[in-house]
Amino acid sequence: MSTLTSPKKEQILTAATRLFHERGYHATSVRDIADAVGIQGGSLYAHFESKDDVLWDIVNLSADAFFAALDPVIRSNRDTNAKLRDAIIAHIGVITRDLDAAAVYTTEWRHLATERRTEFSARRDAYESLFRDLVRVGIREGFLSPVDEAYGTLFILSALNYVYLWFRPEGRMSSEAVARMMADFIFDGLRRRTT
Amino acid sequence: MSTLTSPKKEQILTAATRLFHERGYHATSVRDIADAVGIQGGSLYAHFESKDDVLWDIVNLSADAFFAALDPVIRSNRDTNAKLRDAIIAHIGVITRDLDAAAVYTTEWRHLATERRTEFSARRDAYESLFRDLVRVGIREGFLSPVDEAYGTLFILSALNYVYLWFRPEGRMSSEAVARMMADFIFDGLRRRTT
DNA sequence: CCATAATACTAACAAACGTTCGTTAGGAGC
DNA sequence: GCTCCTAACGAACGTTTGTTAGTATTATGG
Repeated sequence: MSTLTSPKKEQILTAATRLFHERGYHATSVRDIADAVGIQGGSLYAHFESKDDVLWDIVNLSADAFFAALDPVIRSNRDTNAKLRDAIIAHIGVITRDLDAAAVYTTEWRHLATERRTEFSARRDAYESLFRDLVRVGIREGFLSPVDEAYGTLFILSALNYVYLWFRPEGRMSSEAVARMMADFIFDGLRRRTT
Repeated sequence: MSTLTSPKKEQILTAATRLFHERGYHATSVRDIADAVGIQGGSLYAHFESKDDVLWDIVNLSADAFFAALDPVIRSNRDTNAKLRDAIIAHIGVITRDLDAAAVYTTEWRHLATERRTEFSARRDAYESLFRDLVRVGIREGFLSPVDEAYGTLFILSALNYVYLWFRPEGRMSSEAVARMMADFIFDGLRRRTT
């Protein structure tokens, strides 16, 4: 086994990701997904044990991408200021690289079966707390205002997470430009400063 | 007819709003809603013509609340600086007053029937453009940085709209305190300033 | 006190749902 | 040439879905 997923399985995941984003999990039938890859509804069960498994794979692959992007940033030797900015850039990068996956990761995970929803929720919390650690250290080092670290982190992630709603790869702004803009908004706010 | 909605109709809307928030529109059946108010599934159709009508009423009542809260702010004679801050406070107020409704307004409107989804989308755009007008004038008057007004507005509304995810009425922060905090985040950012 | 709505019930509908079934076609490996 | 495996098929399963019909019950107003 040289690949983690067979080509057909990946096709199914890609199609399901798009459909779950467009219509939502419960408004997408197994037959819809199968149609999109040119097979019958029942044939999907040669690759997945259940519809829930498809969603589970999608959101976890997406979570993997977020962790993988953040990890080198946290391990780096840069100062907290730069780390937090890099973390924002990395996070936006994951979102813009696959908008469908980001949307499903952000909104559709709630429709996982109960046990998995709990488990996934913990993964999201773990990711959030990596960001919160950066905020905490940033405050302690005096780089950030002494805000409530939890609410400050939620503010950052709220602003970032919903970039998938309006970002368009063919638009006039690159992923990097968006990331820089968001970082500036978050660190400096919208108020004009008379320097 | 002295009231816009009969008491039972309001009970149904309240229950449906909570269930649509908790489980999502498609994961909530008509029988679920009926159970929550103590009637049979079919009896719901004495009050609504369809399930879609229930969602339609919920999101439009919520939209009404957002417009009603923003209107006096825009009509006031205060300067743009104060207006934008008041708009943020008003917006947060609507969200915290009914978290379920805010959640359905923000996420479940996508499951409206096609025609209504388009119509509702226009209402959301209209609301957003009222905010954008404030941002534009704020920039022109020199109160705000010369950012892209569209992205600046999306930044504000992203940060505000998802307060429903973590705000708890019984928590340690009041709606007003949250609104002040968010306004400070948005205007001044998280970076520490050495005054 | 009766006419007339409004509201509720029960039962049923057709359609769609996720899933399972037995079967089959086509390679791969011995 | 035979077996095994995978992936697909088409049909069916039992359940749930939104909705409707016919009927009963409850309130209301003249």
